[in-house]
Amino acid sequence: MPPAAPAKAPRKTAGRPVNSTITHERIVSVALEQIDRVGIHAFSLRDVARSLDVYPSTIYWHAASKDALLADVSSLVMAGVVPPRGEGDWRDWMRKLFNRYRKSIRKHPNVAQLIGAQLASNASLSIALIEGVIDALLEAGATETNLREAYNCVISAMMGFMTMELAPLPTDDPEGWAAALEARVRSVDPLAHPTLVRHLPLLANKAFILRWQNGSEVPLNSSFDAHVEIFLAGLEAFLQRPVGSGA
Amino acid sequence: MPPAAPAKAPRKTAGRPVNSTITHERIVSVALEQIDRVGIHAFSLRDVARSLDVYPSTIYWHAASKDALLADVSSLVMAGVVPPRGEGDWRDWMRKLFNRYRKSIRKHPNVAQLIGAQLASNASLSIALIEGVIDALLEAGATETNLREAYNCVISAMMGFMTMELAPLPTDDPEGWAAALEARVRSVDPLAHPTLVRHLPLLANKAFILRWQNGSEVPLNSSFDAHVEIFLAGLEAFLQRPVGSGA
DNA sequence: ACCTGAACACCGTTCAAGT
DNA sequence: ACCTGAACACCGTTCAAGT
Repeated sequence: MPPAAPAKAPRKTAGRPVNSTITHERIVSVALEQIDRVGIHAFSLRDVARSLDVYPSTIYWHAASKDALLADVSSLVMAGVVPPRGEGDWRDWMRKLFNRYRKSIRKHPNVAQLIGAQLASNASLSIALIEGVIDALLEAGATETNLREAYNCVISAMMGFMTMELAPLPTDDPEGWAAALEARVRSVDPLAHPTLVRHLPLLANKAFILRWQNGSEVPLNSSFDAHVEIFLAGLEAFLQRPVGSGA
Repeated sequence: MPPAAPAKAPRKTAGRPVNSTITHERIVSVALEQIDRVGIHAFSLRDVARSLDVYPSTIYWHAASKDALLADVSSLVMAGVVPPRGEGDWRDWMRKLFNRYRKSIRKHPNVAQLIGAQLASNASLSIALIEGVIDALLEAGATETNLREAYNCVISAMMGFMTMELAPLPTDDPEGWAAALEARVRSVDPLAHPTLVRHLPLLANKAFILRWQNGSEVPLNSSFDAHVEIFLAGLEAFLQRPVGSGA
């Protein structure tokens, strides 16, 4: 039987539910809570079942598989990120899109890799996103010869940075690993790598590969802002460029 | 006992190895082969042990944990991606870096997410990468007020796109899922989403969210090239921009 | 030093059986 | 229709014991 069930146990025999609300939405919601707490790696269906005080097999009545459930979790987190067409030009709309994506994902940092791995392959509710990006790109002057490339770059720019910013650190022995990396970083030979050592104070724990805390503890706000501006400036140059290579 | 062991079984009693070559490197190499075949999701230490015809616990003499082993696998794949300082300006060096990273990772597509999730937090052999990027940025005119931001953008641009391009599709029922997505994509209402439908032929199976095969089957070459050019143009604009916001 | 062999505490998923 | 209860085929990791 499912362990724990500390006090209340309203019903423990098979049959249709009396007043239980084991809906699909509740399962997704509990799954998201678990992921927020323990991360994607340690997340398990059996924990979800325990939280709901049901058997693991119950989950399978409401969800097809673990992967399907995770897809629904990422859809839930993505809900509402796509800005309305509203006023403002395509630059404003894209800036808004990027910032809203960041805000949504920062509420559930552990879902970042899920989205990177699943939105890339899952259409769920994101038709609004696709159409919004296409419209913005057409407004920016995209043509048949560069629309696909520009579209792919927008999607990857939106998600790529944050996937990395929120990439999980080694879970086993967290502060031991942090101390080891910090020591190793601080003991780099100044003669062999002078520029690295000189700029270490600027980068330590605030730059990829050189950090021992991830983006949910040490956000990379200014870098994300730079990322957005770099992308928008580069995109405009790309779309205004003379014809030539397109395939 | 470990199953299979079809024909040869040179030694099956405990003790020091007679002539076995169960080195750390061989374990990492076999692990990479497994990942290439079955993907990160289905990869297991026990399979590696089976391939080497040893008990799972043997792995733990040569590696600290599964995560540590995976870190070594990604280091192996990353070996040799950092270009030498050589001739050419910082733009050439960075273009080379991006393209060599792409070439290396395309040989082992399933490792892409590993790198995205681990290089972001693991220093392994990548001091050459860090120093190379810093040097290139200084040559490009980066200063104390924007070096960190530019550095983070370079690293995320290098890995972000390919992490998405090679993101795994649902593994269970692959062609069933592909058919379902394709059908759903082709049945979008033209009245509700006119621009999407109009540009569908251009995007179908060649654009994020709208594809049913991932980057190892349908590469996004021209989009990656666009991504690199967009980033380089945007980066130059960012570095040449007047002082102002930097924190 | 390096491996066997067994055990521990988990997984996702399936399926008959209940009500 | 919706859940129990048990089972199947796995995992990563630990640890005593062998040589």
